[in-house]
Amino acid sequence: MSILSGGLGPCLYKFPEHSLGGSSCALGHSFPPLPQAVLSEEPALGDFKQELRRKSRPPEDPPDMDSPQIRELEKFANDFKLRRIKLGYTQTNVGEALAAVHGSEFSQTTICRFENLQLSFKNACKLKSILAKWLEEAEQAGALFNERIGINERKRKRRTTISLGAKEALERNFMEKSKPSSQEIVRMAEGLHLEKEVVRVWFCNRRQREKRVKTSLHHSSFHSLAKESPTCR
Amino acid sequence: MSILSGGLGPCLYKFPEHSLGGSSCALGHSFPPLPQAVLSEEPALGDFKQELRRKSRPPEDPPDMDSPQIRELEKFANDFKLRRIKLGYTQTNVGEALAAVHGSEFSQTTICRFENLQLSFKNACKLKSILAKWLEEAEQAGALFNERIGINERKRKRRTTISLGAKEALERNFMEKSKPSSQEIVRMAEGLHLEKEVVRVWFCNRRQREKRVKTSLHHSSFHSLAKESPTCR
DNA sequence: GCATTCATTCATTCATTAGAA
DNA sequence: TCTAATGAATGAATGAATGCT
Repeated sequence: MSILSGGLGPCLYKFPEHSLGGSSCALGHSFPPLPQAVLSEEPALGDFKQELRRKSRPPEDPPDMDSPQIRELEKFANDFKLRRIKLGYTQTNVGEALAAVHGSEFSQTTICRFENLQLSFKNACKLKSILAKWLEEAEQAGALFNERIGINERKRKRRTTISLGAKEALERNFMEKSKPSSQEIVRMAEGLHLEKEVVRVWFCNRRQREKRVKTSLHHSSFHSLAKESPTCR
Repeated sequence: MSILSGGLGPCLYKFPEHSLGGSSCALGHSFPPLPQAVLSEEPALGDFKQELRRKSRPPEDPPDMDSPQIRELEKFANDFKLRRIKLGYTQTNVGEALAAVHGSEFSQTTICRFENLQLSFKNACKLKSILAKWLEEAEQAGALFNERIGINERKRKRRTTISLGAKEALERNFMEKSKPSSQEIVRMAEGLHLEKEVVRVWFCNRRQREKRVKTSLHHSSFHSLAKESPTCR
């Protein structure tokens, strides 16, 4: 273990003193979190509101790729994952626990997306502030505390499985025209023996993905920031 | 089970037997140094799909079966096993030691799967780069070094043992419909006196296996699962 | 000690809902 | 009706427990 591991330092990875927090990121403010004061001010993020404000509703672009804000986000996401694991939380656990600091739960899916930064910039910022708050509290509490809440039943349409062949066809169509008209959708649906709705939704999702990919911060495969402690897991 | 043997070839994958038993020649460090190509990491895994997108090939396909890439993988896997053994590592050892180069450990299971290439192409590539790195360092270090950690207890459900009869029934159902609806699952579960969840998971795993077999780097054999009354039990 | 099966966690795809236009 | 935010369902990656040889 002497090879690489940072050894069993006294502290595996210490928490960046005040690096978290961050005011509730930018726009939105859709959720007035509990005590706003809990978080410390993050200087690095200081002027990024202004940044955003400058383009007061950029129909598409997030702040420049590779801007410090993005870097900050990436760093936080990585850090978050490590610390989450160290605390013994799964993505699901986190999502559930979030109710305490935020008011309502989130799904494993969302936590996963955040960790991998598969979100819009704006969305990521919002989640960051929520997660930062949770992380702080969780680390203070020290241990995993479970909480189970209600259920929720609804009749959801059974998920359609789109065949590989159909996917290819859709993909080809998408390449040619990412936003087909209603009629075109119907035609495709018929040709592929799929419901029209399924096709429509597929295109919606496909567009979303496209956008995400284009503006996505790369998902680097492996963290190289701090040597992860082998202790985890 | 007779999966491998099946009365077929003596060995599924051909190992240069000599090196295993014949310690004599093994001592000579006769293994070629790791080709540099092997060590180099492949491009970010995440972008793999995008790469494929433009191709006319089905988006999911691993590169052509028998492509040089696959060959390369097979070669590495074989080579890896030999060298691992020579170093005196068990699969378990390797998995544990991996923490040093990768950040977290892997299970014996995973190492086993890699050596036998029972993985998706993508997954295999990822592991390959990790293992290559480890191998290099391990061979430099020269000896086995242990590290034990590990904690983290989770309440895991007790593993269910599915009876042979039930397995056969499930298999038959699978042949007919690999993706049963929730209701059908419930029915089967009742009929077989199994938890619904167990049946659901069985199908998940079965589908995974199916896929693996189909895209497996080892197409050489197909087990006679469908065959009734295997010799066991 | 290695291989396979049941089980869990993480990632991606189809689906839904609220809000904008 | 589209986009954006999210989630359930499903697939992929992994592991613990068990089975073999």
